[in-house]
Amino acid sequence: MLDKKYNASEKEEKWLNYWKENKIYQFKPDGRKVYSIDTPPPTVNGKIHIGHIFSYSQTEMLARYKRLRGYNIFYPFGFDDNGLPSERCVEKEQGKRAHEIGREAFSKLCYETTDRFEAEFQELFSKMGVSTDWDIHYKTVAPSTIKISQKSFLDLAEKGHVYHKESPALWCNECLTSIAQAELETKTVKTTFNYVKFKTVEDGEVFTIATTRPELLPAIVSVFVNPSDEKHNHLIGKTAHIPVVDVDVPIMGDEKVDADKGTGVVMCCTFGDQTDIEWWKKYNLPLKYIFTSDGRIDEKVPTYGGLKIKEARKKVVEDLQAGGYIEKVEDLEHEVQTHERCGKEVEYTVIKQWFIDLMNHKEDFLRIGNEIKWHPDYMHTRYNEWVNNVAWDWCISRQRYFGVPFPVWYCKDCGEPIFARKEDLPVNPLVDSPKVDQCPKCGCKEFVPETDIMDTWATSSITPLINMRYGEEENYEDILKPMSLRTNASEIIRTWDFYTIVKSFYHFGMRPWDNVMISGFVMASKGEKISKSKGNSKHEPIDLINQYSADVVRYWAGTGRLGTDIVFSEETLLRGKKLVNKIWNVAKFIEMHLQDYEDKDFDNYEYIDKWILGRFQEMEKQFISYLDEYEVGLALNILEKFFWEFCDNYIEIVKHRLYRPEEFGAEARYSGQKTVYTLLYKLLQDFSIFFPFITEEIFQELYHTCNSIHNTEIKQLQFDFADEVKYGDQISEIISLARGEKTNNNVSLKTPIKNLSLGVNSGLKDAIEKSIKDFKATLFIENLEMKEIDKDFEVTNIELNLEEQES
RNA sequence: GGUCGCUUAGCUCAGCUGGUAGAGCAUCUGCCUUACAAGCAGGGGGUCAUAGGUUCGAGCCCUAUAGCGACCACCA
Repeated sequence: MLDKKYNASEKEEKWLNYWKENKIYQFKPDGRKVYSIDTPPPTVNGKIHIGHIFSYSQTEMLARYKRLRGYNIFYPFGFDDNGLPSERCVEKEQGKRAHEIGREAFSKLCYETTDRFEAEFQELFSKMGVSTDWDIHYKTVAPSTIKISQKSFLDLAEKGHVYHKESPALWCNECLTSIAQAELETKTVKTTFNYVKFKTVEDGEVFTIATTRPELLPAIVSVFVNPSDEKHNHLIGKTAHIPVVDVDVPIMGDEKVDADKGTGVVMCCTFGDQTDIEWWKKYNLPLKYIFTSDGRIDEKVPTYGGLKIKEARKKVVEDLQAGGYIEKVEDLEHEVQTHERCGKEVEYTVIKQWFIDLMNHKEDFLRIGNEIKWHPDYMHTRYNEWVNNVAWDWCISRQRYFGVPFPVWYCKDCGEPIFARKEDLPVNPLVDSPKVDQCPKCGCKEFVPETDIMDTWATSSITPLINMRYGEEENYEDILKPMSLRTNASEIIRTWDFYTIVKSFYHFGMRPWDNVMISGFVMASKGEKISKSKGNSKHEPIDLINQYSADVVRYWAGTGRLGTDIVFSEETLLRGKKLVNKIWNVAKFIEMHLQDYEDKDFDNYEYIDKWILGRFQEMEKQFISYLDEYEVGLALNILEKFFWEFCDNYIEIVKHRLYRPEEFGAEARYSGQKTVYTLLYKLLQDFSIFFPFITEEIFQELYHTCNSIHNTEIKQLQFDFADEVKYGDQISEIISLARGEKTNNNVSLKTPIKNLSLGVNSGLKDAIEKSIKDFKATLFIENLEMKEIDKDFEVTNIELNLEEQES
């Protein structure tokens, strides 16, 4: 028998252990259709907050839905413990920078830290009832992953999509590494706009350039104006003299200059910004790179060499002031690009780095995007926007320690890269040697290892390959090409989704998945996103689970609409708590009336039973179509709505028949038993997507048709009860009106109705006659009169028996 | 500045292919009804952001405006 009260924490622990011991969520290929899910591996550099819980729960609910539809679910979990996020986490904990700790010791610390977090994460996600198969989980720093990641690199190199080139790249002076366009974050900072006076060499004409970066004066290689700018175009072809640093550069014309911005005259440095790089390439300008990798001015620069960038900025302005070259200084608030991992302003640099070609295949990436179904579909537009706006090839080199090494050495003499052989992977070039005797190009026998590691995204973009064990002897390549579903929040469409598509296209020429499901964010309050860096998550998931149970927290997570942000709401949790409680109570009630029940074929249902069966059938149809559209929240919404109606309306009618067979007849009682038996089972199945724990408890106690409710299959009812649904709804409305009459008289619902006179249409009259016993019992009707009318119905007279109530 | 989304009851949100506004919470009034008082029954509360347009009919479609949010761009 079910307990009087449901003890969530005790039961949830019990079923977690049961699922684990019995491998309920294990993936084994068995000929059934596979539904595979590519889940975002969380970066293991801090605490899981309710934002994670929100978006992971929605995916997990979909996995449960597909499992109930008979799919064989491939649902692995991953941890992204690779690269810079982990490094920064360790640096923060240790209070030291990586280079101070040393490469090897630092890597060890990284492994320890990520192991610790992983264990924590796994426990929390398990507690939430996430139905992944932990046996196929992966981590991005495991040797097996490194192997696949390196294999991916070599394959792309073979196919000619990878190149090694000295090239301008975004550089972070804080992290001492190059970074990708996608890792930038825009920040508003206060700075000054300095109006600097320049002179032409030819005729001494004075013109002004406004700059926020005067420290770049020594790096100026030319000055640009717009050819159609009548105020300045006469300068084109002349030579500009740069004050303070005392250098002459040409003045040139280019359409990209905005005549209305600043003074309409621009200095071009190598490299202040992206336009500088474009001009540098376009006009073949000389390279005057003046920054060191750690954010100082190069020693070779006279006067300012050795200064930090910001010190130099100050000094240059002082010198300009002293020389009378400053026309004016304005305060300015503008946006700068910063590195999202550390928040420091980024610079450009020129070093030899590995790149993956993006610019030559944008059309292909757009085409692949069209082959994928995006949920909600407007997220597809965001993807397209991003692809169209990509301006750079993808730099995957990182001058860091903790991550996947490039399987590459270089010839000591000619610099020719020597790639590892695929069969030797994984390799660490710092430890291993290349399996060649000499450089194929120059014959030199000495090699230097590549010390860079790969960008985190270079590895996380191959989660489908990791899942399918790409290139391994035992693999799932044929069942995971493509995978069924990728899920993530909208912020990483431009990184994770995009790069995964890039890699999948280069490796296999096809889409990585059939569907992408994008969840929204959790907002701390209206207009404020919860994030780890802001630390504004007031509620720890574990506390919420302890307080409300995992089922209830899942309810909150399940109410959100796809792609839409939700605000954390304690009220929603409370609502979920009530719902779970109600499920328990109604199950108890039903159990009570099934003590003598035996399930057998039966089709002589009472009218009201047909009504509720028909109603359920309609609801479930809609429920399924929502889930087929990945709208978990909408599905839950209509299921919940039906459930309360089932309890408040149907159960209130059928209970009389269940309690009193002597009055209603044994068969009528059986009809009710069969109905509640059937519907509770189906309700439990549908609810199990959201509440895996309590539904399992009830299923095991009452049904136990197999080892777990999560291994049952949803089979839709096939009744033809359209009339019963129509007139049953009308009966339900009449009951509601009569109850209202009692309430308005401040009497109990048990109060008998001495006389009820109804006007009803002929169909409804027929329906009430067929369900007359239920109808009268529910409302405690002593005398009923019905008259046929043209309208659906009206209550013409209702007379309560108020004396009866006193006895 | 660009792209996308949002704007519906005091609060949090739902509203499918256009057909007389919905839920929960809060509030008010009753009811201890052989599962549930963490319950049940009922009431009050909305010119669906604004302005136009299409239509017999618009919360829903179109256009414009405003506010909010996300992402991107601008960095001289």
